[in-house]
Amino acid sequence: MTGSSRTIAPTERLRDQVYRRMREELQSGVLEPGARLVELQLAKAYGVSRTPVREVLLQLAREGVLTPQDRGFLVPIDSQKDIVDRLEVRRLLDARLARHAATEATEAEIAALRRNLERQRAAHAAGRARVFVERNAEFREGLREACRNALLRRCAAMVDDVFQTARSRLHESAENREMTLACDTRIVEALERRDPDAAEAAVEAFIDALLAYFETSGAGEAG
Amino acid sequence: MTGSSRTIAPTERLRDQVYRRMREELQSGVLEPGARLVELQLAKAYGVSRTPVREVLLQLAREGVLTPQDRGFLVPIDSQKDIVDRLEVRRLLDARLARHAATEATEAEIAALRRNLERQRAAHAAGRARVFVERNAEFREGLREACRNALLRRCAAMVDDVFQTARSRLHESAENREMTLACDTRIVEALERRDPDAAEAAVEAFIDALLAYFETSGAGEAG
DNA sequence: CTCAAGCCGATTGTATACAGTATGCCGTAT
DNA sequence: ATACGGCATACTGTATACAATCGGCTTGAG
Repeated sequence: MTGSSRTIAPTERLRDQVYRRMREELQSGVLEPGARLVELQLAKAYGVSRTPVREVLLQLAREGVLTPQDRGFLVPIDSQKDIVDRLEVRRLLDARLARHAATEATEAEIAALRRNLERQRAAHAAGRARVFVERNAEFREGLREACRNALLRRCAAMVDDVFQTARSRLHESAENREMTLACDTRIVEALERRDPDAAEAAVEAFIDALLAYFETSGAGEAG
Repeated sequence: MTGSSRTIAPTERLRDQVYRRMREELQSGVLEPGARLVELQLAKAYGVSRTPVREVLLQLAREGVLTPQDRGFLVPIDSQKDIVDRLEVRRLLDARLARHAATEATEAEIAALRRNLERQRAAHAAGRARVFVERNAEFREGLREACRNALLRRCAAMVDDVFQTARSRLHESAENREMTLACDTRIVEALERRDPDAAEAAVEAFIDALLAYFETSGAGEAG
């Protein structure tokens, strides 16, 4: 093996590029809820063949980000119930994840989370909502990686994925960014104290706050 | 729409046929843990082209049933920790699932579960381990469908999938089939009483029994 | 004998070709 | 005017062709 990560750069697979791009477009709303997705259309739009597009569509459908239609796929229109349902699962999984992280994370991982938290804070202070969302996603990913239960990680990642669009909308508001930041701070502090109960409690309190938010402000994709 | 389910039979997609077959072969051990899977090999073996095989391999990898290797995929060798980790997630998700089912299932769904339970019992009485495993899978699927939280259903299905091989081994023993049967009976009874606490407790007790079993009998795939 | 350069085979990634199937439109007949 | 039949169209599903990459092996030189 070569000392550094890679010699030059084996050109990222088109599949992965298409995946990232579609995720971005789903998140940003370029691909609107209700939109019908057709392999050839996307392929032309992205300047690739059907093959990588097809693979990505199948994957996204599998992840629950797209809904299979008789022919092709649909960008789903999330109801408020969908969002509340997802939060219920997040509450289960993320709480357990945080508990694991509190006992299993390495010092380096916790330090990285702390650094990331500061970057989140900076993005928020600068009013860069998009950047904040990006940093927040990284933070959550870092938290997952600090958990040694592979299946739990995987499930949490899946849940995170389907929640991403809602999260994006949520964080358009400075007030909500503030709330997320406070929660993430509590989590990191709990990890630093190696206190699983506190970590779990922090997550649960956060999700409860989200539930309250989404239940009151009929914040469904349709509304 | 035509009255019955389908007019004739639009020939099941090769992709789906290959998927089922691979799942069976993974479960039965034809594809052994540690085996390296190569698109062209499988395609030739199944008499199809690389395309459907490729799609199935990607899907199985996403599901965590296969492990991506530098080039190609590996049938993972489950350690005991893997199994315990999975049971931890099952305990979280299945318990919640049962709770939902207790309040949300229709009478028809509960009746179907009851019927399925009897079929499980019959298979067990007849000593048909393979059939028992099959019926048990159907039972679990029915339980999932009785839950109205789509994401929870999806996560539970994923967890179920990766646990399938272990479940297959587990149920080779009549004693373990007995245990599963007792648990499933408790669950159905809880549903019939519309008692979410009892349903949740039944699941948790079952998983705890499984944990005890797998922890004592170093029942890892390797061992 | 050892080490390096280069070739070869294996295998994936991507593009494209081909077939089958559903769908909607149009023309015609009643 | 409406209903029926057939054709054109728009897709997906599958197969195959082609490119790129990686690893191992061979061969040649020091």
